[in-house]
Amino acid sequence: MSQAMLPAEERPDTRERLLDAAEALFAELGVGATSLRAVTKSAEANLAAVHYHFGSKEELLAAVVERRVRPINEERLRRLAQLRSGPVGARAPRVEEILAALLGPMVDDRGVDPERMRTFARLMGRVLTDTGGCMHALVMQHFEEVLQRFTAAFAAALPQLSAAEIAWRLHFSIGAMAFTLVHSSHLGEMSHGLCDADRGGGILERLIPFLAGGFRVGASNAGEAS
Amino acid sequence: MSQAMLPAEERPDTRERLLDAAEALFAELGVGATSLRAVTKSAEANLAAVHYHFGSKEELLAAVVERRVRPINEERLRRLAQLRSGPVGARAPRVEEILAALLGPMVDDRGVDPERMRTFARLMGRVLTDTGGCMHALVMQHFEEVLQRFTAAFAAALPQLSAAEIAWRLHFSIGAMAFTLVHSSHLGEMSHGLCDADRGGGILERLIPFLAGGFRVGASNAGEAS
DNA sequence: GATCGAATCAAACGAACGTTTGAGGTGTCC
DNA sequence: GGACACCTCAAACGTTCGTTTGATTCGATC
Repeated sequence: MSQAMLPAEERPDTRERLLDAAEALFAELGVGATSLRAVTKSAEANLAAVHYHFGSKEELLAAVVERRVRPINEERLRRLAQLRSGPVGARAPRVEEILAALLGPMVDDRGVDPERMRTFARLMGRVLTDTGGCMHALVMQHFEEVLQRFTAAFAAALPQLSAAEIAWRLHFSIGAMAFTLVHSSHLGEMSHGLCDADRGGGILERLIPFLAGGFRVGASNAGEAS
Repeated sequence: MSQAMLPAEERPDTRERLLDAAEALFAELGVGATSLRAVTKSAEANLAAVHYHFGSKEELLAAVVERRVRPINEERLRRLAQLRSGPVGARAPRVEEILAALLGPMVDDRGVDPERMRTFARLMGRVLTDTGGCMHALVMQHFEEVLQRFTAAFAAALPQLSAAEIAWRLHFSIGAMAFTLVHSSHLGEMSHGLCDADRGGGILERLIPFLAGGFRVGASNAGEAS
């Protein structure tokens, strides 16, 4: 969308076009299966431009990830902080609200083309599940503060659960989210048309209640409904 | 284990050694990042042996996956069938029991070295999340009957849920499982020591109650405990 | 003991990859 | 108008990959 709003004959920098093309191709084919020649061809740039602007393929991937991960994590922390001081008052945030603050920014960041957002979500799912490269360490580094804050929030919302149980369930939640994002474009065929991320409420409207139900198991407020 | 039980000087066929080596390396580094030269060196076989026995790298991967997927899916269906005729009597299986039948065979197949089982579990998680190759289609082909049977079982156990809701939640469950399997060897460091798959109950003792709680959301027997 | 098929081996093939090079273009500042 | 960054470009570099080839070894069969 940001491209379409610009004056007609103006187009983004080579650097920006490389980031956009790499993001799309990495998400579609995977990082390892995407060659720099494919990226530069898609971006209508020279092959050497990647190394001029980024230094290497790995640093290009890091730039692609960082461009989106930083605002997402800031938005996560912002929404979590808002839960404490927001219109809900002084009561502890509900599990669903914490999950929405954690997972929401992955799919509905404002001001960014939704289609581009879904593309990046698939790339994130890919990066999260690819333990081979050094990408996992980079993402986890950015994710560390978020993980810590949300762990504390869940512990406050579910005081009956041990820290280990919280860590496990948070991990399960991220896994369900990442897996769903990676397959978001094949969900329909995989489920014979039953799952459609675009029809009648997105992924989160299905995922958050499910995860909240899992989190509440063994906690005294397990039966809490709404 | 099967290797250690054999007579001392006897060692598996070249074909079997290739499968074992490929399984370990594919799980550790990923399929794309593993070269056939690394596989044949680890298996103490000639580079050309892969193409002699399997035809190509992709067919080697298919053989690696099939060798384990087939027994696992058979075991899944066996356990599910046993739930209907087993000691539990004529009552409908509980959600936890269905989940155990679905996820259990991934981690505790009898007669196979547990360490090798965990290695394969990581490879399966990798294959399930890698939509690029044709591997995903092959696994899904094997998985189709299992998916259908278990969808029906969940629908019987949770008659209040729509077919779409069942499909979504089954997908979330597989995602949480796959993601956890891929990271099973890094769970400790990622959670600052809180998650340890080997200490005090494996993954399933944490995962199954969590997923069962999610499945019960919106069903009338949501409060069922124990 | 000659014959045949299965299996293994070293060596090379062509293609694709990430990366580097050095020349050339373009605008700005003095 | 020369000097200087900044950027782009075609071409090539060296490496690694999956794959193929043709010779060789080995054991069973007749």
